[in-house]
Amino acid sequence: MAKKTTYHHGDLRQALVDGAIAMIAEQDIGRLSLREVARRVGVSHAAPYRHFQDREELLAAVGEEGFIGLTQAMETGQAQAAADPLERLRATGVAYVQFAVTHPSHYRVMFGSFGAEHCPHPQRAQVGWQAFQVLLTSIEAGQQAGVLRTGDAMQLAWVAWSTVHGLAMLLIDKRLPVTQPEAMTALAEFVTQMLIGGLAIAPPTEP
Amino acid sequence: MAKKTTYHHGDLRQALVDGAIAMIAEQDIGRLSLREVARRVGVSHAAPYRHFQDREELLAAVGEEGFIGLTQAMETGQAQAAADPLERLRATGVAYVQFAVTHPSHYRVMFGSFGAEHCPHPQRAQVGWQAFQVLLTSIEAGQQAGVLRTGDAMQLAWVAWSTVHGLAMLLIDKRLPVTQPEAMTALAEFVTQMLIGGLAIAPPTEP
DNA sequence: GCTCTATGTTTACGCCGTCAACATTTGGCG
DNA sequence: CGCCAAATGTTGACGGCGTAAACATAGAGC
Repeated sequence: MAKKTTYHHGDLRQALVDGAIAMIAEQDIGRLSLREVARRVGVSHAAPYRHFQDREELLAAVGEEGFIGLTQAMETGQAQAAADPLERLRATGVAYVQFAVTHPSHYRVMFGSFGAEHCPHPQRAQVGWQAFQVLLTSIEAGQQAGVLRTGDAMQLAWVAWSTVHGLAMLLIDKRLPVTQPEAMTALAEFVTQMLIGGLAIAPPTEP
Repeated sequence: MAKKTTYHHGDLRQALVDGAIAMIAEQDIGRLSLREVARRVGVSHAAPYRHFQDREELLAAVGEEGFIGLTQAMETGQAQAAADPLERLRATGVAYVQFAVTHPSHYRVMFGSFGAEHCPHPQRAQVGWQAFQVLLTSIEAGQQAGVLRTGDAMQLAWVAWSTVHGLAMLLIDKRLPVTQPEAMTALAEFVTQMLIGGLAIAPPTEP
């Protein structure tokens, strides 16, 4: 129900988003252009403006789908892990980094076009929040199991997010001399392990 | 020796870099334009091409100066801390995040225009490496003092870098509901503390 | 079957990065 | 000093971009 060769397209909005995602998946695009996406979809360069207010709004939609994928990746990774809360948290973090390095351009778009909360794209803010909540829930589970330190779970989740986001960014931007996928995963395992060490319940030694 | 109103400028290259830095410091520029920098410096729009091969190369020079400032900020923060290795590491991390949130656009340029190692800007790679080495040295000091876990110091430094870089990025991009500078610093303190907890020597409890 | 509205197209504007051709200044060499 | 070549800056042009306005067409509801 979308393949008309006629004047009207059917669902141009989704086609544009899909086209943009395909383009950034194919090669590492620094700055993908609205006109190029329109060309790929086979539509005039101004057509996107019937569905998106501006370039930013298309990118926001692309980022939105990215956050959905990230959420799924984390949930899948979690589901494949053992029941141990720390083990699940580890799997979540590794899955996060793996998603980022597998879809580098998409991940950049998700975190590019800055301003998540206050900017006028509440839809993306919501799916972004859902992704964050996977992390948050993992941490709360660890707290309830008594293996993670008590305190504001949100703040602990910010620590975890900072760690995996930072590693993902450094890997994506080729800031670390690590290029092999297996080496990246191994590094993600290591970093996540250190993270969990910091979030875990403090040793009984008190100064 | 640079204030000629004549044809030749004196040191246009540095003037362009300084102008670009001033522009991104004044307001949050998403994408600063070469022509705008040239206009600000009072030179024709093609003049920069006598000093930079392309836009990327100017941005690389801007990022280079940023890394120098970041290195200084970390060293200053370190110098103001106590002699305790963990305390110095904490101060280094906090100074890192503080530099980023104080110069958000500059920090974005430093890590934008991707590809640090293989891309043809070896000069920036070097100053970037110097900044990283401040972190690395702090960690090695902690290892020698016996308060940080043994192992490849480089890998531990990658963990630290990931953490502070991730937090800096999330704060800069307004991904966290933290806007007050004091609250940002407090969060940086907290995150750095968790990081150190993970990097510190493991408790004697062994499973 | 006709009209209204949603959806695409065409055209146009200004900004951008970049290049080539030209102009000026400066430093070295007779 | 005088001249020339290299360094440095300017002008003009090209194509691509984001965006907006005017125009065209298709499909839905009467």
